[in-house]
Amino acid sequence: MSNRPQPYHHGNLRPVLVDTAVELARSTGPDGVVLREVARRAGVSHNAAYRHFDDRAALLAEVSDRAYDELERVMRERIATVDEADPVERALARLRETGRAYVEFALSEPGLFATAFTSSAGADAHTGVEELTGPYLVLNTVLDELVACGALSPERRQGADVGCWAMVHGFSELVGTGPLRDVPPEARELLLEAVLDLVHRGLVG
Amino acid sequence: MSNRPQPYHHGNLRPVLVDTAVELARSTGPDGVVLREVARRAGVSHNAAYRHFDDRAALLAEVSDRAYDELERVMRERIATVDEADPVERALARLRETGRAYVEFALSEPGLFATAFTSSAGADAHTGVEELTGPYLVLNTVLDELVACGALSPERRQGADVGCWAMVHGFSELVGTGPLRDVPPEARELLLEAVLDLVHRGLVG
DNA sequence: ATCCGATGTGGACGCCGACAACATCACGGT
DNA sequence: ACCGTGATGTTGTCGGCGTCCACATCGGAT
Repeated sequence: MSNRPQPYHHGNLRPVLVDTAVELARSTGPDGVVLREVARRAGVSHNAAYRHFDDRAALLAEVSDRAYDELERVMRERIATVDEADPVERALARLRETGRAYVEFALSEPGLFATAFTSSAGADAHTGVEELTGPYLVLNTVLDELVACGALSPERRQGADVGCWAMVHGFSELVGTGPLRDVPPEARELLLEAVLDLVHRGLVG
Repeated sequence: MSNRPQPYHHGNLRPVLVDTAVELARSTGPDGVVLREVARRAGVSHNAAYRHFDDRAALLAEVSDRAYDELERVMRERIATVDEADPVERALARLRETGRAYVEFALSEPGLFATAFTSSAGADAHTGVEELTGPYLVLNTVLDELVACGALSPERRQGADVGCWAMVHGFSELVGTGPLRDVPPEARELLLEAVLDLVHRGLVG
């Protein structure tokens, strides 16, 4: 029981703060990321975080990035599981799994999902036409595969990315925390399939 | 200049509080609905609201209902403007305007839109299969028109409501306050048309 | 060895939501 | 006519929060 009396300087505080904040966001959502609670859990006094972040919003932005990364990760992992020979069927299946992974993440990690889409301002929003990062990049890659194998005509490729994204995002919001949050799981699954079918027909139908 | 010295009892406080809170939500979103600020603007002391609402969440729920109502209103007003003779074209145009009105409301009233979808719990969520109220009811009505005139097959009617809703809702979130919030208005309009086309093809294509 | 900048602490301020005790007033039963 | 009682509004208070400030500690460059 060596009671080393907590050195004055933590030495590795910043990443610990972010990790702690991520766990807090995971369990209680963005509003649950409370500076004083993060400091408490990190075994550090309130205010310590101010040596590493301008304010609460700065920490939350970092947590948002982490959540975004995790969403991208589960999407990539999921589409990698598609085992299909025919190129067209393969690309279609990968698109479908992309959507499913997105919705499942929203439902299984509601706190992180909400935090991912809670950024204060487009500070790092690239002024260019498109900012291709994270989940949006994954989706675009899959859509390009559909074009490459001839399943999706180039003119329909225009706006298909935003269309797919909007569909799965809206479905996640409505069913996860929105007005349809009380739809039982079985019905929810059927609805998701119907929604994915709708996009399918709209793209390649 | 009769300075009537503010009678001890307001006499009509509750509706005034709700109106004030709605305006606050309109300009600053759900987090801006601060009990003490509402009381201040109503010319009443803090705590007065507690005689009419259990807590902040109760007031916010009422504001959410109001926002929901306003969304329904603009949707109804919009689809009423469709002037089209051919029944099929008319129904299709009404569906499209429904979506446009939804997105335009989200973009022009971001505070109210966010507040509408910020309900604490499904307290009044009907356990039945569907809760047909508000904007969702309007959408279902329009979709039923499509079926009635033969433009939409009954089997595709299944889940079409949630699909349309998810699409316009997701688009609103992404473009209104989400990652695509910095897309310039012209490009945004083109994207909306592409997204509406996608749904169109998915339904009747 | 010394100084200095980076990092962590303790205290304060103003804001908030919520609770409790008190003040005012309209109305109804006697 | 009177009183009292319940609804409504006020003041005071508490704990919690984000943020600013002054101070403490420590490691490394000079």
